[in-house]
This record gives sequence, structure tokens and C-alpha cells, in this order.
Amino acid sequence: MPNQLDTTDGPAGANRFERRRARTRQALIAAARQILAETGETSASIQEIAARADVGFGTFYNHFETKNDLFDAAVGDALEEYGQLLDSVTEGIDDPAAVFAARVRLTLRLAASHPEITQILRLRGLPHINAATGLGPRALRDLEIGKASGRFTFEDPLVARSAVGGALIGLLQLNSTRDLDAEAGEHMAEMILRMLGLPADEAHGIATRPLPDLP
Amino acid sequence: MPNQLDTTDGPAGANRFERRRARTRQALIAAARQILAETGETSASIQEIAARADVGFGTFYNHFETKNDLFDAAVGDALEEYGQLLDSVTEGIDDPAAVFAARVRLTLRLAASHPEITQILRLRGLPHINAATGLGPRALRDLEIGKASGRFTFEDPLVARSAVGGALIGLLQLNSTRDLDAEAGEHMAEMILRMLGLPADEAHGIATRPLPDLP
DNA sequence: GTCTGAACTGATAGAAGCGTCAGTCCTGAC
DNA sequence: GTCAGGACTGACGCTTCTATCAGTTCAGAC
Repeated sequence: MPNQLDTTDGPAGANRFERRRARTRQALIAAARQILAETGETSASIQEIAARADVGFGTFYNHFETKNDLFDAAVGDALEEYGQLLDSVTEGIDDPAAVFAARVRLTLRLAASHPEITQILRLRGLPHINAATGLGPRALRDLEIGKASGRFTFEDPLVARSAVGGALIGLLQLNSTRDLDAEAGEHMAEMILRMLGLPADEAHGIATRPLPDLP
Repeated sequence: MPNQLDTTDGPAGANRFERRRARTRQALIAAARQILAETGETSASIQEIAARADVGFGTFYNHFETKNDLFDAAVGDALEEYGQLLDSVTEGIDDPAAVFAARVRLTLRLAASHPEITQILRLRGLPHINAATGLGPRALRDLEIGKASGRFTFEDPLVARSAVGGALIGLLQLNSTRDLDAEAGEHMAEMILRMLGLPADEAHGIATRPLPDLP
């Protein structure tokens, strides 16, 4: 009788055991995300993390082997949410150049509406730009599309991706140290479009288009 | 008699007491730089750091209050060395666009010749781009010169600086995960020049010029 | 209602790091 | 040669964290 105990009575599949387990795991991840965003460090004790997740200390070891495992999962969780958020807002845009411009500007707006995700992106995002999961594939896909359509001009898509991603995170870094004026996102988007090969006037036009709202 | 004990008999000023003290401090910083470059972490114990610096455990507290103080000093030390290195190699170049291109390409070469500095720049450089000491002022100065001479076109020099710096560190991040071909530095330099407002053909020409050698 | 097994819990023992401090070494003054 | 003061040293007491594990709670089967 090990299997087939799904008397699924909830929306998110699986039985109540599994849902409780998933909830506990998510509570630990949420606590780790908070701590990461607040302190930028992973030095909090497991006791403290468990307490913040409102979970017993020993429970931690039911879900993760080490503290690093948890923080890795937390970063992945936050960046996946970030990627899906941007995807959903920009899915109606066809022009790859406009997609990039919108993503840059929206990321800067995210700093106000989703400070936790923004902090994690700023502090831990860089190594994930080139990763095979999460943000990496999305950015690469959009660059390839733009190049294939002749809109972008660059030699190596991997180099282009690290340049775009690094520039974006650099802007977040700047934004965390001083208040940027409202047009900073547009300026950055314009520079990134120029970097990808668009003529200056065209880059300016696209970077200043009206922007869809975040949910 | 607290002062005036300089019977300076060495090259680097000060008396032997002070030179010994400086040597010990530098040994601690060098150990911290090594550890940072090797592990990317600051979690090594003070015992371990002192052992690697070949000084007694208690000596640590003669020079630094906390482990973080030491690592901060170590990062500053490495990035200052990086800045001076690039300055010395590019000091003969007049065109600010050529200076930027050379710095980008040299930074990538530094990954082979100075792996320790490169690692620290990659792992800890981002927050220093906007700092008031070290790398920050140099980059800002060069951007302002380029803009004043009409060679660069951008709205906000701070935004431009974070974009350039972030892109460069993004490239280092990429370089740490896979072997880049020899032209990657040129491609990145070309993109950065375009980002700063140079026409595409001109950017290409400058980014492929012969490069001065590192010492 | 009773039983089964999985998840949760927190007390505890063992390990490890930190900061101190009393003592030693070294440099320069006289 | 002797002395003073600063730098260096590492053993020690204290604190903190970790990982385990025996017991408890809870959901679902019958």
C-alpha cells in the first residue's frame, strides 16, 4: 500500500501528507529568502532559520542536508519567480529589442514592489546568468531570436548574455546605494540596446515606449 | 620619547618596528586574499587564516577587530592593485574610447596572469564599482573625459559606470565557467564601446587594435 | 475506534570558533 | 649591558552551532 493514497482533495495535487511537507519546505525557503534579502549573508544559525519559518529545529534536517542546500534552493526559488514574473508581463511583446528594454526597466521597478527578489538578484544573480536553468536559458533564447531576425548584432551570444546580465545587475547595485531618478531604467535600456547593435535613435525610441504594469 | 624614533635604515620609510608591523599585517591580508580567491568564502576560521599567514593566533587581534575587517581590507588591497595595474599599462593611451577597450581586454587577460585578483574582482568587485575609493573614481573620471570630448554619448555617468562595470564582471563570471576564445575580450570591448555611444564600425576598429602587454 | 507510518519536535552531547590575557621576544634608547 | 615598551604568541574559558535521536503528533486505511 505504499502508493496510491491520493484522495486528492486540494487544488495542488498530491495528498495531505505531501502538501504539508511541501508547505513546511516552502516555509524554510521563504525564511531563507527573507534572511538573504535582509542581511545578504548565509551565516544565520539553523535554529534561527527554523524559528523564523515557525518550524521545529529538527525539521530542517527532514528537508535539507546543509544550510547551503537551503540557501541554494532559496536563491533558485527567488530567481525563478523573477523570471516568470518578467515573462508574464512581457509575453505580449513581439520585438525582441522591445522585450529586452521592457525587462530592464521592469527590473528596476521591481526594486520598489518586490524588494526581496531584487536583493537576491543583486547579491546572488551574477552566477545564475550563465546557468543552464532559471534566468540563463530565457535570456539566451531572446538574444538568439533577436540575432536571427537581424535586429541584434553581436558575435557571441554567451558574451552578449553576460554583458547584458552584468550591466543589469550593476544597475541594481547602483540603485541600492542611491535613489535613482525615474529615467534611469530608460537610460540603461537604451545603452543595452545600443550594445546589442541597434542604432542610437532607434534604441532611444524603443527604450522610452510606454511600459506594461507589473501585477 | 614617544615620537621620533625613526632611524630609518630601510627603503620603505619608518623604523624597524613599524616595518615589522606592516609586514605582519600584509601577511594577514595576503592570506585572506588567497582564501577569498580559492574558496570565495569568508568562513575560514581566524586560526586557519593566522596559520596560513604564519603568524600567531593572537596576533590577528593586534591588526584587526573582526574577520570581516580583514576581508574588507583584503578586497580593497586586491582591487587597488588591479586599478594601479591597469592604470600603468594604459597610461600612454589618449583616446578615452581606446582606454576603455584596452582595460576590458586586459582584464580578461589578467584572468590568466593574475588569477587571484581576477577571482576577487569577480566575486567582490560589484559593490566597489560605485564606491568612492578604488575602482570607482577612475572609471568615472574616464567616462566624464570621454563625454566632455564628445566621444561618448550617455545621459547619466553613474548609470553608465555601473553598466560598464557590471558587464565587465559578467564577462569574468562567464570566463570562470568556461574557456572563452581569444576574441571574447575584443567582442566585449566592442559592445561596451557601442553602449557608450560609438558607431558600430568605429567601435570594432578600436576594439581590435594591438594591445600593450601586461608587466 | 484502532493501527501504521511519515513528518515534526526539541533536548542534548559533542565539536568548533572566538576573544582574552599573562608571558615572551624583539627593537631601539641610554 | 640594561631597560622600556610595543609586537607577538598560544593555551584557556566561554559561547555558539551542529547533527542526532527518542518521543509526539497527525493523516489516512481498515
